[in-house]
Amino acid sequence: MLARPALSDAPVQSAHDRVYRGLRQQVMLGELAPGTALTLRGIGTSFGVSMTPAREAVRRLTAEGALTLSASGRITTPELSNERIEELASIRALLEPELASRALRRAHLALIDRMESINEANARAIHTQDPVAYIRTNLEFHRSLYLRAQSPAMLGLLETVWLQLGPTMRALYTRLRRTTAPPHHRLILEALRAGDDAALRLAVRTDVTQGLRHLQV
Amino acid sequence: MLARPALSDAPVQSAHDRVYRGLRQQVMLGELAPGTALTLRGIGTSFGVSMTPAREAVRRLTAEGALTLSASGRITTPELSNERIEELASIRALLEPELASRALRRAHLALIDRMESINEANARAIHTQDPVAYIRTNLEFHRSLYLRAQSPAMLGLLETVWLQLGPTMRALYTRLRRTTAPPHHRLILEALRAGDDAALRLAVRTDVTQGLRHLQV
DNA sequence: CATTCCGAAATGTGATCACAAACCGAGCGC
DNA sequence: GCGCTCGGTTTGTGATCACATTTCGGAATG
Repeated sequence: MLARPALSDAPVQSAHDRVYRGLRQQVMLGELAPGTALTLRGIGTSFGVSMTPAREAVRRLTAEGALTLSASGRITTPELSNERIEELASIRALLEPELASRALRRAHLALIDRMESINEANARAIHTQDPVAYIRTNLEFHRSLYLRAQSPAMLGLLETVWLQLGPTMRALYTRLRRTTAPPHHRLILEALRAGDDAALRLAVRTDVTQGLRHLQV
Repeated sequence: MLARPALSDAPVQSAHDRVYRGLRQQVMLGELAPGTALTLRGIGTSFGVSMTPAREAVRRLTAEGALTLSASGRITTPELSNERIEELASIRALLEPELASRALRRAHLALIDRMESINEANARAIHTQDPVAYIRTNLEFHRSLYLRAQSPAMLGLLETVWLQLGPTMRALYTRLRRTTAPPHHRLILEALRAGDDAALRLAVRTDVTQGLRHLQV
């Protein structure tokens, strides 16, 4: 079908992996509203593959909480209850300060500069009212820091939490209608520059909980 | 046999779900040594199904970290590096005290009694040198407490950590050759009876880290 | 005796098909 | 007008097949 030169770092992408990555990104970035229905045949044709790879990708994403299967096997993006949102937020509040703290020692100036530029892109996304770009830059801001923690398992767990929150994040964003950048990003950057572990943990924690705590579906 | 209320309890067991549950239990309880090779056809025939449900179960378990796929797609149980074991242990040390603390308010006397009887079964498993029974009762001890936390997402994350540690736990057990029950289980029970949150968190944390911290592959 | 090479066996991948269950809307009865 | 039923259509599930790739043991070679 479509031959594509691999410009990314992944050398060979099996069909189910392409589907997995594509769907995962759509879910994590909030391109799909909560409760959106998907079908194996629809996914397959939209990615140019048969049902088999689509099924494997869905099974994988369901295991990660990115998708929900009804009792009869129908596929939807998750619709989270308020309790579930609270719980996922508290998991973020548990994991992210720990990851930030672990990254603190290894956070060189180049990283902080890069986070600063990501944060500017984040502010632009807010200004242009682009929810997907806002979510993407926000996650990139956090992930670029946590990558330095050298804790792949913990980061992996956190990403599944982000995945579960993806569709809801989009819904929350449109409800919130931000006009100004999240203030805690600046605090995070300042704590990083100062090398202040306690301040960093606190800034990350409040940044994580602030967005999710009191605006719920 | 004890009922095992996991995060998803479907009354109808489709073929791939039976395979998933079966393999998951084998991995989590340490019935498979690290690096054990599996094949789709082998799994299929051993569960009396074709390759298709076996593939879905493997994909699901791989997403949870219970199995590892080589670059060419071969299926093995994970062989963890020392750093990975350390990291998973620290994740347990992060999640389990939180779950215990959340369960503390709801831990009635009936629960504590049940945990005590599970702990006795755990001691018997040590006495009879039964690694699988030891791992199972140990996990049951913790899970029966954490279920009271009413935090399904957090418990789900923790179970994927247990899954990843399953094969290694077995290897560690045979290396350790315990002859006496883990002392911290008593401390956990005492803290529960006293309603002492700080003591409970500490007891759980040390129980979790003690077994994994200093005996590595 | 160790190393390399080759081919048969094994293995994962993706496509296709048959089938039962679920879903949904039109039509009917009340 | 409203609820229920019934039919066609959609959808997930599992089996089977063809095929490319990997794996691995043994033979050939030095």
